[in-house]
Amino acid sequence: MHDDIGNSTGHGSQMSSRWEQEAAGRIEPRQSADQLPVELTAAVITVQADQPMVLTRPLGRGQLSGEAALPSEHYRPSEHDGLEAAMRSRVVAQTGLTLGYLEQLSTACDRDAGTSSAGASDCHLSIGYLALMRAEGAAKALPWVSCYDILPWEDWRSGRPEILTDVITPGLLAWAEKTEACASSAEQQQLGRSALSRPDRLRMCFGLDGGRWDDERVVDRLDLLEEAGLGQVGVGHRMRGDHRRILATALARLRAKIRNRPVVFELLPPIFTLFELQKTVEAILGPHLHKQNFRRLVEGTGLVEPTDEVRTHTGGRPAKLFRFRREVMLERPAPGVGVKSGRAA
Amino acid sequence: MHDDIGNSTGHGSQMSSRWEQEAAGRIEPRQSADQLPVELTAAVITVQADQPMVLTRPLGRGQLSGEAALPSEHYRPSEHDGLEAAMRSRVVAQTGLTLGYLEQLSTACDRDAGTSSAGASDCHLSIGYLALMRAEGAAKALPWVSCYDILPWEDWRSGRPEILTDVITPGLLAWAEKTEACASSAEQQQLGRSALSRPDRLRMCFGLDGGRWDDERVVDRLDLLEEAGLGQVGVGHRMRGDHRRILATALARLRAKIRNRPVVFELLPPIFTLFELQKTVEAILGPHLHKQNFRRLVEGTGLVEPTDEVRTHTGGRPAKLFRFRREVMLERPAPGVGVKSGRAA
DNA sequence: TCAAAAGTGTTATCCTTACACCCATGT
DNA sequence: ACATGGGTGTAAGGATAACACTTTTGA
Repeated sequence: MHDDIGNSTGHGSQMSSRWEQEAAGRIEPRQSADQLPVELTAAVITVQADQPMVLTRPLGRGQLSGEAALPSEHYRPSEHDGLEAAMRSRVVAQTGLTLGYLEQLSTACDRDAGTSSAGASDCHLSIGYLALMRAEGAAKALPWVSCYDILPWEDWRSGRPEILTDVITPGLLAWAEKTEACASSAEQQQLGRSALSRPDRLRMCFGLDGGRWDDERVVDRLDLLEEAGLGQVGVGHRMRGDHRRILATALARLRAKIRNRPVVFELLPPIFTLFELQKTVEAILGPHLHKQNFRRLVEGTGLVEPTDEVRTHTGGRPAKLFRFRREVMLERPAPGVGVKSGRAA
Repeated sequence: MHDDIGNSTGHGSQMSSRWEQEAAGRIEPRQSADQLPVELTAAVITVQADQPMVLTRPLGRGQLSGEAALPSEHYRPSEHDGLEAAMRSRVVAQTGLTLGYLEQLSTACDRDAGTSSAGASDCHLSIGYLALMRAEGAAKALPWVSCYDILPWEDWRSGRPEILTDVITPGLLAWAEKTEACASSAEQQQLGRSALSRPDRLRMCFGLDGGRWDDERVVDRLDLLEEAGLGQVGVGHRMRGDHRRILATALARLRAKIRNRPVVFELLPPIFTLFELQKTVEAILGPHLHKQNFRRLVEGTGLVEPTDEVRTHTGGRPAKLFRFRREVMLERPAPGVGVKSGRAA
């Protein structure tokens, strides 16, 4: 149908490139030097005692104890039946527990800043995953670390984090004054527009100067901090390679997802009180919907249904226990905790 | 900090696995047979004459003309500076035009159902991309194909597509009656719940039996059709490998994205009428917001601003021309065409 | 003159937000 | 008694959806 369009117009010069010759079956794709090792890395997240926790890799005896890492492994197609299956079996191997939700994040080509295992290749493919696990199953003995130890400026549950006011904001302002424009963040390239000025980027990412703090810009903020040389301020755990960025991506995706898919319930026991549900949502998102409106919202949308049971020792009046109402997924297009984003910064 | 947790508890048996030994630096990761060729595939989308079009690969002279393909290429780290750069230069090579928006979709490990180029390896990594391009620049001579030629049941602009009523629904109903349960869709595994019954899956994906048609479940629908053996009904173009699924993923992502990021403007000329904007949105989403409310919505949110210019020959009264108001991105957390999803099926 | 699209205005309804207030339990 | 969380009600405000109607062009 389109057989002869390729070389019929003025684009002929650009189009007689290698791939077109491949398409025409004239050359075999070179594969020898063009194969890459693939590394799967997971941010396994749970909520324990109202804290969002991420599973780290237990440090080997020969390693520096200052640098944490997410569980990761080389993907071997011969051993595994697909990427997801490999990821699952890998987490099972570490925790002895099964995984609920598993979602792929993004893939990057990492030039090896190889600390250990300085192999032959200088480049590998890194695929990040977000995984969710219930606290009940998540053995306490595993090396869980609070997500907000690694990304402390993301925790707004007790109001604006001090580290933002005390360290980050001044640092960023100083950086913004140094040079204007010429930036190159991911979103800028994506939207193909002229570069944003540094102050504008601060406004967009950190809500400075009257802007709003957007929950979901976790990655943008991390990137901007790294660019400004503030990557390591107030961070309890250094992380290996791009693992910190994978965690940021995971948190961003989780925050987005919790709003329109019922993924919170992957973090909760099958039976819970509405307050527990709220605390779990807040652990992920921050203190948005502080009021009892949360209850109406969540009951009104048919996301949960009451059980006959009651929990005592709540600190107050006994609470009705609820369960996730699976049927919503058949009823509504985007069933999730419909909480708005964007708060004053 | 966590140095000795790994082998301190009851999980010791599971945890003395290969990866832990790697972590401890005892074994080098094997790389020889565990490297994979990487293929980048893009769904380059534009809107021409109110039709969403996807760029295909011009067919080589030696190839079957019945099977279309998306532009794709082997990634060679030695030649390219990162995945995105490779993707961009690849599209530039075919079209001679630059690309606006580029976003990574998902990565899969494809067992080679190798039609051509039966190489040595039996498995490769496939990374999909969504790219957007303005119609003005998109040379007409290139082999654009309507997205709805490939996924015809997704086009609801003239009401419920006939193919749904005539072919797909009866086919699916017959399939649903054959066997119950035992399904294994992606979302099911993700949410870790018991399998949905076939009728429930039909209800969720295709809005049968009183359910709603969810715009964004493009991939679920394609998967379900394939599973039901209806993958090829009414399809104008067969596509190679997983390219059809990549297009479905791209359309799903674009539909989601258009609602909360100003990506529509990547498909429009810098200056446009509100009607053109609406037609473009409808080309992607379907006929949701049919009324003049669309104007209020889009003006009210500050997404566009009027220019002094006017377009005549619109078929009616001359229309004011608008431009995208870049500043919204600094003002609002999720600036996009805030159109609700979910219509009666 | 008519069709087609641009543009203005109004109203009903729903959803969110905020506030106020009572209930039941453990300490 | 009182602090803490559970639970109910209602009223104000904004956003959306639906409708009706006028204006301006090209054919």
